Amino acid sequence: MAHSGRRPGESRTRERIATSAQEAFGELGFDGATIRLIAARAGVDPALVHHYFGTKQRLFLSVMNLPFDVAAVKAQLLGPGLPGVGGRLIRYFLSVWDEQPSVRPILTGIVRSATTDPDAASLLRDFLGRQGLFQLVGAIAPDRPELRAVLVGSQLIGLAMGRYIVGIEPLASANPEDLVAAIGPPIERYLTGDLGSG
Amino acid sequence: MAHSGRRPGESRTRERIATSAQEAFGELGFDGATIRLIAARAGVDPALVHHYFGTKQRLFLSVMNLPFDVAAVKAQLLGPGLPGVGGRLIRYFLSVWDEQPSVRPILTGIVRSATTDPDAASLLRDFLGRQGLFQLVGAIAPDRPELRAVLVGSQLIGLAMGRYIVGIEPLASANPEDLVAAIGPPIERYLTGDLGSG
DNA sequence: CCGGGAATTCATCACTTGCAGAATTCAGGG
DNA sequence: CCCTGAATTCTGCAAGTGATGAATTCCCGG
Repeated sequence: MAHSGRRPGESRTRERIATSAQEAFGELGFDGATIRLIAARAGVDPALVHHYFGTKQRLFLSVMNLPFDVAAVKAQLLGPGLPGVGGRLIRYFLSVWDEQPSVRPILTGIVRSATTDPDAASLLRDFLGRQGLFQLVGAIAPDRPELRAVLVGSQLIGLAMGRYIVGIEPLASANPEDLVAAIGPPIERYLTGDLGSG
Repeated sequence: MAHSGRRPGESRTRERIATSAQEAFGELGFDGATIRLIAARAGVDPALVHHYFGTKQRLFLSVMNLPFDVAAVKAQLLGPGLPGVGGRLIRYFLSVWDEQPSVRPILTGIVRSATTDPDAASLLRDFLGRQGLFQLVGAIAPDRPELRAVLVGSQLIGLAMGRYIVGIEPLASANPEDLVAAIGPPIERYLTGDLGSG
């Protein structure tokens, strides 16, 4: 049989598997994305996926990590001062989803899988907790930063679910700046306002 | 073989399958809940599930409908007048999740499946759209009711995801009244406030 | 030029899944 | 008392799942 064995020339196979896995996890979630489908989209034998990444769980974790620079985001959001930080946070959040085609499958993959898979749920918790949002909020609000972080996080998750995952109109096709104007102030209240009374 | 054939006496088999399916869909989502597992928990042969409900999709749709009386909820929330309606909505929402053990698996089932299954996503859209939340909001806000409904819906979905599905602390174990105080005012702004500027 | 290690494919295993059909047993009406 | 129809179980199929192991082919350092 002439088709087996190593291929001549350089091969970006590992990376092609990685991006194929990102896209498949993003569209279908952890359970829906099969290793055979990932391999087929990468134009590769399924056994190669195991060869490079081991188990399916390890493939998911290897491929679903967000390249976020918390310090840079913090500077960008807090640079102009505290007022308006809610709107800037929403604008930044929307810009990541709308304009960064490389991170979007990662985000959708995590959210799509988090409702079912414990590992993905842990990733999502980390993103909103110590590793992510909490660092932002901690720099802004000294009073009850954990609660403020999860309040902001809940609104962000709901926005992502409605606009990008489930596709609820008119949220899915709303103008970004309209959303900034509508959701920014509540976010700012979560960040800097009084949480005790209306 | 002596174990086949009809059983004597009355049999609530269909209902036991239904509640078993609700619980399984609620814990595991549409894909995770297998027909064999649903049948096993109901103490019943898997073929009976097909006998009563046909395909798995039909079982899901038969069992995942919310018994919500929109008019009653509307009266309860708007009875005391418009002010404070945001807090009352959150309080009602939390009470359904926290205190109604029969509807909770339905809610978690819909949310857990909506990220992956188109039918479940459609159920969720209906719940926030014409069939559900929109009717509430339409009675309150004549100005841009669709946008207001999905804004409220996004915050409710995020709250459910964080508190009940993914389990993000301190949201998951927060005092309900603290959440009413924190999230009520933003909800009320979505319902009655000015959406154009901060 | 040759030999070890990496890349690639094939074949397959052990399971699980949704679903269908035949066979068996009970209930209730004529 | 029979007979139609409903309830229940068994068996099994066809497809798909993650994962493994052997075999083949190429690259590259000695």
